[in-house]
Amino acid sequence: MPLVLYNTLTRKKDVFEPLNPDRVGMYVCGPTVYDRAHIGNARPVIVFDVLYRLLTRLYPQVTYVRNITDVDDKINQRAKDSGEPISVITERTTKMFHDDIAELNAAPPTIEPRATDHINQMLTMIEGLIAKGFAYEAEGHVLFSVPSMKDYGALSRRSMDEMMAGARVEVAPYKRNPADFVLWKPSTPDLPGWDSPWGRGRPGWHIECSAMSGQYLGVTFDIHGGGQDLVFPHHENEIAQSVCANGAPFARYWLHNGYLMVEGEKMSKSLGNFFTVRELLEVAPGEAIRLAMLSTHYHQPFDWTADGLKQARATLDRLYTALRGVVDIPAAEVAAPIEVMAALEDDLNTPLAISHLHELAGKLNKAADTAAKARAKGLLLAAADLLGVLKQDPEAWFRWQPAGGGNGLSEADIEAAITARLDARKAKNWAEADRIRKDLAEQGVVLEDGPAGTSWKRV
RNA sequence: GGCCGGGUGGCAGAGUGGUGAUGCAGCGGACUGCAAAUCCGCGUACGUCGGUUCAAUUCCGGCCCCGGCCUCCA
Repeated sequence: MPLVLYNTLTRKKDVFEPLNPDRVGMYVCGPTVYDRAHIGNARPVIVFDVLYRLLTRLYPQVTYVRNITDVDDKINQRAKDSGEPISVITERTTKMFHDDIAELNAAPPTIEPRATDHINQMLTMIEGLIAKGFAYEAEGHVLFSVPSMKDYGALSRRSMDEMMAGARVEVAPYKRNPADFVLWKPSTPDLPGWDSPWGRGRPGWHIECSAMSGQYLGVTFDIHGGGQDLVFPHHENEIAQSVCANGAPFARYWLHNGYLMVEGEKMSKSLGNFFTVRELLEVAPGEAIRLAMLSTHYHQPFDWTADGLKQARATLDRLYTALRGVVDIPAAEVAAPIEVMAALEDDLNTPLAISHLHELAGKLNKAADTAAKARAKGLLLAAADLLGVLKQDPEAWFRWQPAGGGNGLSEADIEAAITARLDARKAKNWAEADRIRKDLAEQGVVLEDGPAGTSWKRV
């Protein structure tokens, strides 16, 4: 089955044909490091991690570039507010970002370039744009001249007229055209800045992605991803800069994940209804957060709810329960099941892939002999690996507790209670056995009697 | 106002021109000392009004509702 991807550029599902099948390139807009990652940041990280996993199974080499934006006015503001040096803020936030998404089983990208390490490339690009007549200097700024580009607006399907009509912000006086956007702007001494032909300044928002994608993937590359909120203006402007500077096409397939809502409402800081990834990791395992995210197709709006997280956890409980029964049986070395590959190759249909996970777990539960169990286990794990879940030992999964303790029952306490209950059961003292079980249940520990003895899990 | 995405059973959420999504919840059965887990079985659906068609939840159009974006910037 060929890989098809919904391409924002064409507004339909396109068969994916890489420029060079030996080396597929993907660029995804990464975080601006001024604050903890929230669930809105986590969605593209998880979605494109799944795409990356899929691509690595389809092509021999995949170069996945995800940038770190470490120069930005939000960072400057944060530094001004807290009095901390910018580098301290960006370093710390970058580390927290890495720590957070690692718990979501997101693989590191092949290359993670930082904007401040690529100022020279940006300057070169801006100089080229000026030389070709696509950009101009004005009052220490360098602006991209939108009317100079014929196809501007192709990605977001906006016409110049529309944008003029929609303009509701006071236009800076140095702009020749209200739609022109900043490539470079002057910095005051208290702000980060670099020497440039136009004086000391700093880059505009969009130029870094053009510069870094070009350096690591080439001027024309396969896939560019990000959140739907970036289609305009960010990605539109990236295209304008890159196409005009390079005289070549830019990204060929544009993928955008849908918006994020919380309990049915738009997620926003003013409503206060957003969660950081770290906050969620305090109350649920990373895999549950990840699976919850993947339970809605990436292109759809995603509604984050407490119930959704609970359901994702229940799903993983079911899958890990199946695996728990076969811990002693090595998984067969098998390729991911065809139906799971097919689901993901159809524009990353993760909800359908998850439904197949359930079917695979059912088959594992029903497998009669060791060979069948080994094969079913292998298939389930191979399928789950594509989605980046079921990566841990089942016992570890069932013993997960919130950071900072939880119910206070140690594993030794639990084992002791189980032993005591076993004695009661041997003596057919059902009242005592049930009392112990009930007591544990009230403290969040559920017992399950099976042929191989009693197992337990925290809920 | 312009542009875009969406409205599926109690809930979440795929998909399809004519049979089954899947999971959770619910109901019945097997298993169990009783449970839990597991297995077997059951039920409920496609916003609305028209059109196309032998046949529409699926295609087309109107309407209603929901969500988002609309410039370098708070």
